[in-house]
Amino acid sequence: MKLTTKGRYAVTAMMDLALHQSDRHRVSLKSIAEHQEISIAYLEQLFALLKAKGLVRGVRGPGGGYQLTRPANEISIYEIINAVDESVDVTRCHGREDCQDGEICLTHELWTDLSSQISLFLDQLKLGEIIQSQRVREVSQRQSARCASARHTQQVAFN
Amino acid sequence: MKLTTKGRYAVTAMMDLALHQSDRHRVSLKSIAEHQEISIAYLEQLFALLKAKGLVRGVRGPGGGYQLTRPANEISIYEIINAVDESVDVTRCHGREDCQDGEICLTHELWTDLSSQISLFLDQLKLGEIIQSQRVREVSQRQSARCASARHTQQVAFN
DNA sequence: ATAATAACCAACTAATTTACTAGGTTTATA
DNA sequence: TATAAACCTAGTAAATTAGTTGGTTATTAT
Repeated sequence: MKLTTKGRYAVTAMMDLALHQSDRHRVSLKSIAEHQEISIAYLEQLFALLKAKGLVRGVRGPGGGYQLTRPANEISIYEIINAVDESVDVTRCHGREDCQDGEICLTHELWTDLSSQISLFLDQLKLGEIIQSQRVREVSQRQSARCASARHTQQVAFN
Repeated sequence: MKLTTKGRYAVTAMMDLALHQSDRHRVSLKSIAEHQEISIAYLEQLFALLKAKGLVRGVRGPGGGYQLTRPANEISIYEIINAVDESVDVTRCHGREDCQDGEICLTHELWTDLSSQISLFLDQLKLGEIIQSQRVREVSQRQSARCASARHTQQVAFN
């Protein structure tokens, strides 16, 4: 388990996706980039990883974009963070349990314990839960309004 | 909140300290380095931070070393990790709440929420609790034995 | 058909962080 | 007085982060 800004970007992008998608509507990286002020190219890297883990589905061409493969309630924060922070070998032992003179080290023992506790916690925390928060919804609406006005008149039907 | 290998090193070192200290006996960075296979110089950097946050006390000179300033039961994993991963500005907003057009961003809202939940969890998890684990104690004893034998005959009284 | 849109892909890069090294000074003990 | 240890400063190689650049492919609307 690792918890860095990279994971935060991924979770934020996934929140944006969950907030803006619908059956008909896919969400483009461009719109996420505008809302969240993350570069498209960086989002592309993150979504390649998220897609590889089966969390999102990409649709090409105009009107294309990304969609969650599962309901937001069934996607945990743990899954998202783990998809992008894939350095699973958080111990120097690289998963081996014989790192220290052929036996397990204290680091290993402690960190796997601690790690599994945090993982469990984050696994119970679902994307769907988080976007329920009233404050999150308020911020999201303001972001949409801001981007819509920046885009001026055209395509009112888009949001 | 950030969770990286640096924090793991700090927690591991603090565990080692908690396991080996006593009223009379301080623990030198040298012995932690031997047990945990972390370089002394790196430990020095970590302990400078831990000391700055008042988690440990250093005693100079022969027979010197470090001690916890509080009982292990009263030191949380959160405190340790936060002492060394001091990049508090986990959001790009640097603590400001007006990062996006003078208003709070979604990243900020989400991450502070999530962050505070993880922090709360890690704050309830105490150093004392973790070293109670039977497996941790077993590993620790083996480490002591290994280092004692490596040191050959001299100073048997030392461990 | 063709233009536009958006995913997808590869390679490079600056800045930061991590983990460590080197070479000291200072303080307390035996 | 020698030694052990904390304490301090500066440097550094490797890894990671957060991009940029410059494409290609697939799909849709005109």
